[in-house]
Formats: sequence, structure tokens, C-alpha cells
Amino acid sequence: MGATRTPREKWIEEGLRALESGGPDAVRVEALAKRLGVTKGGFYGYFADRDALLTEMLDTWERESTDEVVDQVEHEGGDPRTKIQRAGALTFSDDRLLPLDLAVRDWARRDASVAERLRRVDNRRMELLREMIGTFCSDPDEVEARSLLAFCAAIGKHFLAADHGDRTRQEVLMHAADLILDRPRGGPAEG
Amino acid sequence: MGATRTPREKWIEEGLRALESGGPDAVRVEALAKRLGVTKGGFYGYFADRDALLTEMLDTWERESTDEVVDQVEHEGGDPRTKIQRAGALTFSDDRLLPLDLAVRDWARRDASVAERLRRVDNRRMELLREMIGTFCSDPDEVEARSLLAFCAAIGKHFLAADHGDRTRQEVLMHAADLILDRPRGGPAEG
DNA sequence: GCCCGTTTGTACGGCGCCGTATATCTGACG
DNA sequence: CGTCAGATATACGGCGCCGTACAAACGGGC
Repeated sequence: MGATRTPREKWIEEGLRALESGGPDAVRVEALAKRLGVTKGGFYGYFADRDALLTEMLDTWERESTDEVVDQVEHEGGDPRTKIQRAGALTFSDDRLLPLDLAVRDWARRDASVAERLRRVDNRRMELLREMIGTFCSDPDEVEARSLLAFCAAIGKHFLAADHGDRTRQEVLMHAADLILDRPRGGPAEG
Repeated sequence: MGATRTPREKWIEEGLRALESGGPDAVRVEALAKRLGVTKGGFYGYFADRDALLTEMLDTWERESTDEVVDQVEHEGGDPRTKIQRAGALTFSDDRLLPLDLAVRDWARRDASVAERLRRVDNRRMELLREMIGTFCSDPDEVEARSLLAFCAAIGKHFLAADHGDRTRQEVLMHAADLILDRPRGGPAEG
């Protein structure tokens, strides 16, 4: 049988890249093919249509955003606090997951099925935050409020365009983390 | 002269509606025309091209999001704290400005000129937050951190899909506001 | 070297959209 | 009631994309 130059995963990868940089509307079969140095000829052998690709892209994203993060964290070990911080760093690091996360987050505002997936993912992340914050805060209502603030800050900082005078965004965020994590000034930075 | 059935503003309004519900890619001349019960015939009398419409839409948004909010607040009077709270309520109320805000915010991630506009708008809003929070907090670093958190929460809550067990999002947010505004439990809700 | 299934390229019809050119309509005004 | 300017409709060519049909290239097994 002929060698597979452009397998399923390649299309999904390229699709996710397009999603990152241009939203779901930028995921176009012919455009992806061009970027892959191929024509769309092979595409319809793997996917019924464009929607099927979008669905598989979301499957991939959901898996990478939850299971793989959890697996990797569990595999590396460490005390609970370290694990949770590593999970946060993985999820909200600037490399691959974050831009995808922001794109999916916006997409979810316009598509109920995407919103449902995001809900599952966000719930798992909130669970991690509750765990971490629960280690130093006993009031459950306050744990929930602090977790929400931490999550909002982790997401919101990328949707926010304001300046901070002499300070850098990073400095202000560290200070905000001090408030959320209820620790004196200048603690270690969060993810 | 013939009566103007579909003046400039109608196109901009409809364009903003499309932006809200489908992002910038959903702003299509012929689609807008159909929703207005017209053909695109008249459109190119008002606008050079589709980009010109997008620019004017952003002009309108920027004006409504800043000047008009400020004017309206100043006009109604009240003590400073009330004014600032009203500004927040206007900006982050759920009717018209908010969905538009979220759409522009996402758009800004992919278009530098939109990002520049958003920066101007966000800076004005941050200024209001600093003022409000400065009324009860004297440390400037802390004012900045709390303002950022408040802003992130106001934006982030709409991009967040997590549940909160028995609590409602609103309850958790009120609790979070207590933390940000450094007040004992159960203070009045923020916008 | 030759089948044969798989993968890829090419060609096609259709659609929705952009922007232009030109025809038609409409209301104000004389 | 006609005229005229501006607003709108219609028609057009072009483009990029979708999904299908079919033809060409490729590589393993014989």
C-alpha cells in the first residue's frame, strides 16, 4: 500500500494551529492542505467533512488539556502542592496549550457543544485550584471564591489590554497572587 | 432626493450585531444586507469596502465604551463611589456593551489595530477601578493588584465554564468581590 | 517487473461572498 | 405633472472554498 504522507494527525495538528491563530472560521480544508504542502485530495479519505475535523480537533484538545496534564503530573511525583503548581504551569504555560485554550474559550461562546467540552475541562482545573487553595484556607466559601479569582486571573490576563504605569504586568500579577493565595508580599510566582 | 431607507448607522448597528454573535468573520456585506431587508446596493455608497465598515464599527464601539459611559455617569451625579459603581455597571452590564466587549476582546488577539483600541478603552476602565479601590486602600501596589483582579474577574467570568457545586456563580462572585474590595462578607454586589 | 490497494493530484459544479457597473425606483422640487 | 439627484436593485466577473468524481502516482507483495 502507498505510504501515508499526510496522516490524520497531521490534519488535526494543522487544524489546531489554524484555530489558534484565526478561530474556527480559519480552519479551511484547502488552506490546511496548502500549508501541509498537499492538496485536499487525501483529506476526505480521513474525514467525512470539515465538521468531522473540527470535532476531532476538539477531542484532541480535550484529551491533551486534561488526561495528559494529569498523567504527566502524576508521573513526575512530588508533594501535592508541587503537583498542583506543575499542573497549573502546564495548563497555563505560554507554549501550546494556552493559545489553543483561549481560542476554544472564545469559540465556546458561540457553540453549545464546544461550551460543554470547555465546561468539563474547566471543572477539572477548578478542582485542582480548590485542592491547592484548600491547603491553607478552611472556609469552603472562601476557597471557592479564591479559586474563581485565580482562574479568572489566569484567563483574564490574556484578554486584558490595560497598562500598569511603571509596573510590569508580571509584577502586578505576582502581587495579585499574594492576595489570592493569602500570603505576605513577594511569595513565589504562580503559573 | 430619495429618502434614505438604510443610512450609515443601520449598517454599523447590524455589523456590530454580527460581530457580537459570530466574530469579525461574520461581518459580511451581503449577509448584513439580507438581515436589513435590503441588497448591498447602497452599502458601497457609504463605505469604501468591508474594511471601512469594520473600522467604523470599532470607532462606534470605542466611543460608546468610553465617552458615552463617562458622559452618562457625570450627568447623573452622585458621590464618587456611586459614580464609579455606575460606570462599572454600565460597562459590564449584560445588555449591549458586554457581548460586544467580549467579541472585540477576542478580535484584539489577532489584530494589532484592534488591540490598540482595546488598550485605550481598558486603560480608562482601569483608571476607574484604581479610583474606586484607592478610596479604601492606600498601598499603590495593592491598589493596582486589586484593580487587576477586579478587571480579570469582570471579564473572566464570561469566559469561564466551570460549575461551583451547590453555589451559583453569582454567589461565588459576590464572595470574590468581598475579597477584592477588602470588606467583610456580604457587602453590596459589584457590576 | 507486475498487480493492486492506498494515497494523492486534478477537475468539476456549486455556493457565498466581494466590489463594480449600470439600470430602476422614489421622493423633493419646480 | 415632469425632472432630476440620490438611494436601491440587478447583473456581472472574480475568488476561495466545499465536497465529489475520477485519474495518476506510489510502494508492498508476489
